[in-house]
Formats: sequence, C-alpha cells, structure tokens
Amino acid sequence: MEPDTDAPTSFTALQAAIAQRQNSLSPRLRQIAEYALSNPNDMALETVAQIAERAGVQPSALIRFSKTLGFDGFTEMQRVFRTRLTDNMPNYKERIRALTDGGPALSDASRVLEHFIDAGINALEHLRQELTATDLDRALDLLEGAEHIYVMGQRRSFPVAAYLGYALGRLGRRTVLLDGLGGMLRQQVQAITDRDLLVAISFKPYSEDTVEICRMAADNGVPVLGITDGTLSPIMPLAGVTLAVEDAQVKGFRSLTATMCMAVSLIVGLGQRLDKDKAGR
Amino acid sequence: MEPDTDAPTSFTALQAAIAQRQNSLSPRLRQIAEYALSNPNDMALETVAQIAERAGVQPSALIRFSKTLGFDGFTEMQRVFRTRLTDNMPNYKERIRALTDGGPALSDASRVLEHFIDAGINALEHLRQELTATDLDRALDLLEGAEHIYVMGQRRSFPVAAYLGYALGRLGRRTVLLDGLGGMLRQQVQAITDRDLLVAISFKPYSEDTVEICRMAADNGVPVLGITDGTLSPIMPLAGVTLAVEDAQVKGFRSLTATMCMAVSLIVGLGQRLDKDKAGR
DNA sequence: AGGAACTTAGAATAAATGTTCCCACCACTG
DNA sequence: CAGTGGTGGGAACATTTATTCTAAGTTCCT
Repeated sequence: MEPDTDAPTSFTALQAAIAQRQNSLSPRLRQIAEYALSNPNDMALETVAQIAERAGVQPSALIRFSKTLGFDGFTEMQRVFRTRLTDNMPNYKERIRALTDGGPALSDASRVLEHFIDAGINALEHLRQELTATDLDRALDLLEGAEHIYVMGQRRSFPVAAYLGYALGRLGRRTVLLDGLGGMLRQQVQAITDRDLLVAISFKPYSEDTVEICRMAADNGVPVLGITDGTLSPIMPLAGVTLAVEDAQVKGFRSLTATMCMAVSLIVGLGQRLDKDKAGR
Repeated sequence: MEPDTDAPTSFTALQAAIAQRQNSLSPRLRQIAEYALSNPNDMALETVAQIAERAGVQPSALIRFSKTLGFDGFTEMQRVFRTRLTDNMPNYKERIRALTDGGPALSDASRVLEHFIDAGINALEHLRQELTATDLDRALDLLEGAEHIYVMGQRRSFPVAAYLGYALGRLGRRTVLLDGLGGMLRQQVQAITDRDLLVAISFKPYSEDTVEICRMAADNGVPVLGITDGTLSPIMPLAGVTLAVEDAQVKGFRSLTATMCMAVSLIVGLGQRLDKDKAGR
C-alpha cells in the first residue's frame, strides 16, 4: 500500500493545490473546487450530503474530488479543512496581543500590515463620520450634470484618478484622464468649458501641476470637484465642492485605503442615479 | 412534550451555563464539564467516542451531560460548540453578502458610502486573517532581490499597478509600469530576464493580457508575484508567490480598499528592509 | 445495616454518514 | 459510424456514529 505522498496536510497547502490544479480539473470537479475555496467553513463542518446539495453536486463527486487531490477519502480531506478552524482560532488573540505588546512573534512585514489595517479601519470610521450626505449629493450632482469629466491626480493621487477615469468611462460618461502624457496637459485643459467638470485629486504635499490646473479651471468658470485632505488644502478654495478624506497614515506613509473607498462609493452612487434617471424617463 | 427552553444557543451562554451548574453536577458530569471548557475545539470537531476516550469517560456520559444542559442530544450541543469556530472565523463573503442583500436598496449616496465602509472594514479584517506572514515575507524577498521590477495591472487593477510603480520607483527600485501604451506591451515583456520580477495584479474577471503576460514570464523562468483574489485565479498557478486579497464587494462592484491597503503595506515593508540593509552595511 | 435515589458502565440498537460500484452519457478518434 | 477513454449520476453498501437501555454500583439517610 503506497502512502498519499501528495496529499496536502495544511490548509494553505490544500488551497494552493486546488488553485494549481484548477485547469486540469473536469467541470464538475472545478465547480466543487470553487465552492470549497469560497466556503471553507461548510467544507469543514457540514456533511457530504449537505455540501453536495449546497454546491449543486452529487455526494460521490465530493469523494472523487478528494481522491483527485491525493486524499484517501472525503473524511481525510475534511480534516485539513478543520485544521484551519482550530489553527486560526488562537492565532487571532495571539496576533492582537503580539501587536499591542510589540512581541517578536510577528515578522516586521506582517506588523506593518497589521498597522495599516488598523489605521485603515480607523480612517474608514473617520470617513463615515466626517463626510456629510450633502457633500456627497452635491458631488454627484456635478458628476451627473457635466458634459465631459476631466480627472486629474498626480503622483500618489494618480491611482485614484486612474480609477475614477476608468470607472466613469464604464458608466458611459465622457471622461478624460489628464495624465500629462507628452506634455499635453495645458492643451488638454484649454478645451474644458464651463459645462464640463474637473475632478482634482491632491493630497499634501500638493502637486503644483494639479493646483495650477485647478486655478486655470476656476478662472475660466469651470466647476471643480476637489478630493483632498481637509487641512488647509489649496484645492479647497478653488473647488465648488470638496470631499475631504483623511486617509490612514503610518510612519509618515499615507495609505489610499479610505480615498479608494470613497471613490468607489462615488462611482456606485452615480451609477444608481443614472439607472434611476433612465428608468424614470 | 415541552421544548428545551433553557438550551443555550450561543457559545458564551453555554459556557456560562456549564460554569454555573458545575457544583450541582455529579462527579462524572463535572469531569466532562471541565474537559468541555478547556477543550472546546475537541468538543466541536471530534466524535463522541473520541471525546469520551480523551476525557476518560463513557460515551453515554456525554449524552447525559448534553441532556442535563437542556439539549436534545449530543449533536445539538455540539452545534453550539461549532458556532464558536464559525463566529470567530467567519466567512467574509457571507458577511459581506448579508450586508448587501439584507439592506434595502441603498437609496441615497450616503448609504452607498456606508455600505462600502462596512464592507471595506470587513475586507480589511479578512485580509488580517488570511494573509500569512510567510507569504508577505516571500513577496518582499522577491521585491528586494529583483534587478528590475515590472508591474502589470489592467482595467480596475491598473490603479494598484500605478501606485506600486510609483512607490517602488520612489524607493529607488528600477521599476517599469507595463501600461501597454502604444501597443508596446509584448516588446517590453521580451526584455524581462530571470533576475527581474513581474508583479501581476488581476481580479475576476481576469484580464486576458495580464494572464498571458504571466504565462510568458513563467515560461521564461521569470519570477512572478501575483496579487489576485483567492478563488481559482488563473494567476495563482503561474506565480511563484501569490498574495490573495478578497476585496469588498457591494452590488457586484468591487472596491480596491483592501488591495490598496496591502499594496501600501508592501511598500512600507520593503522600505524598512532597505533601510535596515543600508544601516547594516 | 438496609433500603431508596441517584449515578454509571457497557453492550445493544438504530440512525446517519461516507464510500463503492455500475451504468449512462459525452466527446473525441480511428 | 463504432469504438474508446474519461466523466457524472444515483442507488446499494458497509461503516461509523449517536443514542438507548438495563443491570450494576455508589451514596446517603434512617
């Protein structure tokens, strides 16, 4: 009797094994693989019959799946899924303790991640409190009413601008991402009219280009939607509507967590409005 | 026949119930109570026979114990022990889905924001639990050791790629953002050697370009760091190291909150390493 | 010391669960 | 078109598992 040399013993190994073989699996087994990865709790606790029903599969398929992965049977595979529950359980408390006590149990990298996660959660809670519904609505008014939307963000703010540019385009809005490619920035800005909208994203230290573009736009009567930090931003006086975000910050490094969250919310909020308008028309 | 009105339904309630009756229990049942409180994992996952043997008790005693607490049988009591595992190790997708499906059609903009904030916090907690320190360290090893770093992300993943490209450059790493500008994508990829690194960011629905570039790189022996979602991503089998992120999702719209948080953590973690190396030299 | 009430052990039982097996089905090949 | 290799469905099977039951044991009171 040969042993199952390739049967994973840890959950992460199992996860990797499933992911790796996904292409070589038959359709039904892939269906199980998908269910298993997204419902590991069920895999660990429910019975074969239950899992089979929820995944829309025959019980025997689950045994086939287990054997394909090198296990003796379903029971043996389920044991691995159960280790995930027991292994991660005490870790949770330990990790928090390690974080607060500054214990050496964690590597530097994961401690950084812990900090950013905590800071990110704080930033999101802060965002919830600080951002008023009226500001959001006014921002959406601008986005909805504009003929063309120009989005500008430099350096660290560029990813946000890129996301907004992409997502606004997908919503069917005429959108231009002012990326300054080929030094065409000022020419692009010349084309903006007062029926358009400039979305300017900038955080401290504020990009001079972005501030200048904002000023040009404001001088020409172009509406400006500013996404910036609340404290004394040069964008604020130039923008008709300002959305203030104080994003997470650890050791001087600013995260984009909360800003991205707000950007996505803007997009979805706008999408809903457009849907509603289309339906009401 | 009256129902079991006093059967605890939550683990904490069960814990309290056991502790309270500890004195009024018979010796053997108290023995079980002691074992149950100190080995809740076994109580949740093992069979009656196993638990009985480990606790030095007869199987039937466990059933009597359960009935004393007001349960119908051992199985029913075990269910409560199992809730402890699932409650502390929740399936985030379910939670996030419950958050969205449960809520009434998010009418106004601020409710959208609320949802994304909640979903974002959940995603960050998820990230905290699922991302292991070893994965993170291995990712940093790759980033630190590479001569050149190529970053690729399309569509919704592009903002993440843009951020990484920008931040890696600021850390002094030679970085190329594969933006496909002017259709030069494949030419750019030709230049990558096995001493470089490809960072590929892709989420469902996976960009065909990104997957293909990954495959090309993997075929040429180029190390690949994948940033993708955990469920059956085509990136995973191609990448040497994978960082799995399940980002927040509301009404089918995926946020970038958690992904960005992880990206920033990577950057700062790498920055720390580089500082340390410089100081130690 | 003897009996009543309660507790326990262990085999017997019934239910459920995992697993096997066989046939039908589909896609591909000669 | 028949053959072949792989895949899936579902019923039959064997095993495990929870539960019940009865007799023996223990404790405690009078």
